Amino acid sequence: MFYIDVILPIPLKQKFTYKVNKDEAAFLQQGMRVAVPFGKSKVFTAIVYQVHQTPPSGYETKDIDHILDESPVITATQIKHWEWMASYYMCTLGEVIRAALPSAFLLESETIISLAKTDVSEEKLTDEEFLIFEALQHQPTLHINDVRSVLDKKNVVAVLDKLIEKKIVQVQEEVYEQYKPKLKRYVKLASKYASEAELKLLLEETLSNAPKQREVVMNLFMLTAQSNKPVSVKQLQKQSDTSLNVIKSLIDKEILQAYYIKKDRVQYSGEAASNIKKLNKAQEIAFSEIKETFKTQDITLLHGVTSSGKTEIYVRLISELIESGKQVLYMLPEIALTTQLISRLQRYFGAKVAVYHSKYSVNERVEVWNNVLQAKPKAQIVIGARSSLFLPFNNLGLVLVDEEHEPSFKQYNPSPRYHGRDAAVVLAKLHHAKVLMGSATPSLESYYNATNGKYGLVNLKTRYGDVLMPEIELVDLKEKNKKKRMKGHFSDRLLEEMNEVLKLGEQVILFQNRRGYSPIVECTTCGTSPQCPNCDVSLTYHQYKNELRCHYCGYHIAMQLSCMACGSETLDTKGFGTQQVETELKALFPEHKIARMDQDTTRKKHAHAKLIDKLENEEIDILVGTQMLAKGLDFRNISLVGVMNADNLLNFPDFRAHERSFQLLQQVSGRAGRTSKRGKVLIQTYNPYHQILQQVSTNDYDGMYNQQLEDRYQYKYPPYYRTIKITCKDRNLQKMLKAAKWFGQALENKLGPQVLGPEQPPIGRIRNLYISNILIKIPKKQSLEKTKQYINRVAQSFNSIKEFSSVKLTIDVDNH
DNA sequence: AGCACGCCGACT
DNA sequence: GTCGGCGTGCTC
Repeated sequence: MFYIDVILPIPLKQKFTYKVNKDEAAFLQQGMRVAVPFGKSKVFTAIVYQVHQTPPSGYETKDIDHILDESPVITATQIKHWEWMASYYMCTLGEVIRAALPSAFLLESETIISLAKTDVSEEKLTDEEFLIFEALQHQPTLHINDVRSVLDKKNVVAVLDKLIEKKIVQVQEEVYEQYKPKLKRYVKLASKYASEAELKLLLEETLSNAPKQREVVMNLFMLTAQSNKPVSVKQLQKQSDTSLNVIKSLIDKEILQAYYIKKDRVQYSGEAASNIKKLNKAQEIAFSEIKETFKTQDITLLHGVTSSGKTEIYVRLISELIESGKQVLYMLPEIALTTQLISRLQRYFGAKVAVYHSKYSVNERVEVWNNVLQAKPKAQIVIGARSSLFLPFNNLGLVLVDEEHEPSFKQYNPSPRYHGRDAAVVLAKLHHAKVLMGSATPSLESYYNATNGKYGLVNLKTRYGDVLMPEIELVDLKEKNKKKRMKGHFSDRLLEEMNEVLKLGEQVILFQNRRGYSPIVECTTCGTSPQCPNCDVSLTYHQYKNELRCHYCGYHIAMQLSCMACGSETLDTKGFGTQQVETELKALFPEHKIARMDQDTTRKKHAHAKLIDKLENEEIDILVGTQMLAKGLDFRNISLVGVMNADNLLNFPDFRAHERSFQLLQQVSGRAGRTSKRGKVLIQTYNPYHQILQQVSTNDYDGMYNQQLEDRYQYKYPPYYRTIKITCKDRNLQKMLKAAKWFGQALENKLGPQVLGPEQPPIGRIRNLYISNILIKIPKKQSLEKTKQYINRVAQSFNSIKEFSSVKLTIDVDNH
């Protein structure tokens, strides 16, 4: 007897064992996909973990449904990496697999409904049954979802069961291959016309009365002779300047023969056009230092100020590495993954560059996956967001983690809650590859590792083209308010500088870290503001749709005209966002072109790129935006950056708020002064003496680093301590509180004062679930492994308490 | 996670 | 009296 253990893409710890026959056992290998029956009626895609001959005890094994792959789609290294991830981030392998595989690889069965008999007396059917019956008259099969839309309700199982019972319909579970290769149609002359004589006969006799068709055949002949490459239908049509019908009739007459070739959806047609730029002196030094550190270290941090030309250094490294035939992963946060950067790399490396991120369609992702798996040259360099570290590399030589400090490298939901940078380090280790992290404002952890010799450290302090660092000025809003020097949210200083810059025809960026028009609406009579019914937050006002919206659950209602509590019409808006800044700007600078960049205006696929193009073409004078502005935009003509209000950054309730503020303000400032002229940055704030702002204004990374490090030590945060956050959620507040208290107490029994909370977060309820958090701070010298084991034990007993069974538990390791 | 089974309130 | 709500338990 032969068995396979498989991993299912569901959050269950254990593997599942299925029976296979001898041939299947000989054929199957780890990393292949199989379709297996699971539960009462479903068919799932599972990953083969191992083939063995040990019969499991305690249950009957099922047979597999069928095998989906001819060779493994997952490598052994990937399995190792994913097992590390599941264990480190305290989740199941199934969850990792769900995150890792392109969804087209994970097919699930669908229930297909078809008619079992046609002679049905309609009177015997209920209305709903009749609707389904009728729908099946028009089409042979229905999906469960079709039935849902036919009946316009969610729960359709009962109705279907009735119909099955009456033997009117039958159901069937089917698994579909979701990946469809894109096929391109080509034509060639049918083989019987291969000889010259036959061809002559064809042209002069058969087609003598069909000049158009004759012309097409001649053109095909010409095209084939010219390039000796396959001729596509489209190409032939274009060349002959005729309709598709003419070609079709030739195919029908079997004079031409159509055939198909698989075609990659994602491809770059151009050649590598540009030579790699020569590095300047500072870059050259940094480059050789990096190579030097790589002799003794596996990981190096490149601390290069904004626009110091880090990308050129990466390009040099990549070009050296790919010579050796190895693969490169260039990982960066999604917001930094711009078309500009991609086309820049493609100019250097041509078709060797593959892109992988969540905006790609499932089919495109499967193609990149397969190209990487087969180590094809066209996927030798992969550029992507954090999920690209799941790709099936087999010969990885270098991982670049750009903008290493970016919080978006960390995935919060769903599980696995991994950090892209940290997981990339482990990936590189498995491949014996080198890692280069880059940032203008490294995260404290990485800088700490670099200064303590765990990573190599290379500095790049001068900007490309010897552009000076911008001059940063802090504007005291308190004083400006007192002296009545404000126009809306603009201080006189900011307006002065803006006017000057605009007069010179240069551009301005304004940064406001909050989207929407005006976060909340408040009644000035009774003080209440409209709340989200599902979450403990006030609704925010969105001008463009004139509605109130909840950012957490998506709930929205039309803007209210009168207060819902007291009925008076004295509604006022509080706080301000990008939309309001934009509106004020339009009044202040009516003759200038103003645009806004935030989640609302960049939702469409190419909206972001269009805005950047417009800015580059100087079709925009003033751009207002959220932190989206801070990322790798190569603006040439911007001489002024304004930060509307730095305080809401600083006052964020998170131990990282100060570090983040510094990073963000530095990055935003970095947008200024790329021309020969020194750029200017104005930061409006109510606390101009805040140390972080002082450090930003003097460009004092080391000062910020040392000070923050001290705070981290004081308050027991990373890099000195590791943190694990445990969250309890439930619809019922009392139950949730009780559960959280139980969990906290159980942890405290062993871990003592390392356990903080449970504590309800500022937003205590989201999507009707009440929330409490427990934070565990683990000293570096304490075994992380053992602590996690203990947490797992507590979680296990927690789950066996019936009363708490509805409480949702999430564990977030390194929750930052 | 799904999904089925099973037990209590609001409707034909 | 049924429909359908979601608590509970199981999946090789």
